[in-house]
Amino acid sequence: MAKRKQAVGDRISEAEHAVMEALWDASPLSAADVCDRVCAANDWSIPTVKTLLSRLVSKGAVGTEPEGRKFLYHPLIERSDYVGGESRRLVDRLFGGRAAPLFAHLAENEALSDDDLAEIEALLREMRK
Amino acid sequence: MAKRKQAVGDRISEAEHAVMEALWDASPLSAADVCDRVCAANDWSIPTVKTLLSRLVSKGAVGTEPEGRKFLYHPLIERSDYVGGESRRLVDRLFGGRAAPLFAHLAENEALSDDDLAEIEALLREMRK
DNA sequence: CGTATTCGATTACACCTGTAGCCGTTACGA
DNA sequence: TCGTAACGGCTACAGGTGTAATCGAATACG
Repeated sequence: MAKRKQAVGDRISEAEHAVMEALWDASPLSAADVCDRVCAANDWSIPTVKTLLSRLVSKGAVGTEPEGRKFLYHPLIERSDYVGGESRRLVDRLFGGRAAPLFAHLAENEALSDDDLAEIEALLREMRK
Repeated sequence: MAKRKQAVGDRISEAEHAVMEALWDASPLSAADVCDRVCAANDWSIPTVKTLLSRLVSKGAVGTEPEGRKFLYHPLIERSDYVGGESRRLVDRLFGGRAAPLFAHLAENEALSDDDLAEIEALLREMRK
């Protein structure tokens, strides 16, 4: 059985996503740890991070464990699930669910590096088999 | 710190995007025309569409021309610009700006049809030249 | 033992978004 | 000509989001 996915309507916002990234990168972390990792980049203060963490907890995206008297936070959803969901949403909304036009767009705008191209070719060859 | 004035470059929300799609599909259109094209699908009423159109106008994404007593609305931004911008935002946010991981994700989740694969291969061949 | 500190929890608040109602003007049909 | 339907413009309002201050309990330090 697949693990519980996010409920519809409990979308993770962009600011919350930055916090998730920190937790995916390393977990469990305390609120202060998370702040160390994201506050500077986003110009946030600690209360902001705490709010975002609370919201993520109430959305079921992050879980807590007590460590002494504080909490440690850890992700409850997989990054790949989130990323996959967001990607599919974009492809559905902008490209009628087809990935090829997205690819074409990235290609047209030179958003594809040589490395990207090589990697994609490798993936294609892989899938071919 | 004062709030910034709305200018070209404000983000288009999801609901607004649906309206933009109608205008990209055919323009100029009256508010009623737009409603004909999007109200049923989104379960909106005409006032909703009018609000969305106004917001798009104030965001500089849609322009108006008087047609008799009404207005006709037409897009001021190109669909490809919007789509490209959104795509790049996603790739930046989720994949560190690299398209290959996005591609890998779509591939892993079987979000790529055979047609997609064939098309992407063709594009790659094209770019190789 | 009492006080400063440290957390999480609660509260705040303005802006954005989705969704829609009401109002004043006006063109058109009776 | 007069009422009325149609339109655009303004208003509304709840829920989400970004951003943060404050409160109260637990703790560590002196």
